[in-house]
Amino acid sequence: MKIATFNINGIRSRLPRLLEWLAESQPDIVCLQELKALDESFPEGAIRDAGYGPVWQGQKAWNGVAILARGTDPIVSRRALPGDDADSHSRYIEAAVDGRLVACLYAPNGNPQPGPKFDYKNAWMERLIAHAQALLDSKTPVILAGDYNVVPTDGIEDIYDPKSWKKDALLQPAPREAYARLLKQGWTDSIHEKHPGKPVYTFWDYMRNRWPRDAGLRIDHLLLSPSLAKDLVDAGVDKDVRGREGASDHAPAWVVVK
DNA sequence: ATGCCTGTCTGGGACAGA
Repeated sequence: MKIATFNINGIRSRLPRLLEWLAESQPDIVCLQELKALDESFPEGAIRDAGYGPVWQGQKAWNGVAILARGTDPIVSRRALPGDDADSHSRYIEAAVDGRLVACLYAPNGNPQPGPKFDYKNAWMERLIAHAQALLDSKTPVILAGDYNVVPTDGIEDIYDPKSWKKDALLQPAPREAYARLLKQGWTDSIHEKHPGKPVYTFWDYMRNRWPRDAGLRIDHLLLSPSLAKDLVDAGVDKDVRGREGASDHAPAWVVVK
């Protein structure tokens, strides 16, 4: 069972790249972020033709998340992260697939910091932590996958060089502490688990020649609940996808469980 | 301190991303 997460940065403009990667990588479950499309603009037909049952939560111009399951339709359990009914961003969708619960998340970027966007990022992480604990308490096998917009540490496994990112929201103590606290609940960061100390970046900025220089960040994470983590087989990043014509600024990250 | 690059909503330039 291969489960992937991919911030596609616009599903309409990225559709050919997405379909190409689905055919090559053959993931069983896919979490997508940054659809940048209204619900009615989601390319359901093309996704179904590729063999996947989709569920999605769209939004005009920004955000938007989806879960795809090969050969089956995910059963949606949530379309928003609990804890703030006034939050209108489409950043969370959760569904049951073959006895597992799949949570697809797109955490706020939080720049510029300090400021209201950074406050929103931190509050969103607290809501995620609260809901993640409830998911653990349910004893269901759960995967929390998506774009966390957090570089966990300054280590080479998480960032090429923190120097020019020191003031960025993705590296600040508060979101890092929140991510660490999330892990401490009992989640396994599967990419980190399988590649300790090795660069396993998932994002390379379009600007400043960062892809050719391999100046990447690790911000897309796949967290496994204890009952899934014991079945962890492998994890990785389809890095070559980032180097293609018309690529997203993120590469797909994936995990294989028994 | 800002732009760099890209997608979206628009139909030219602003906003958001990270």
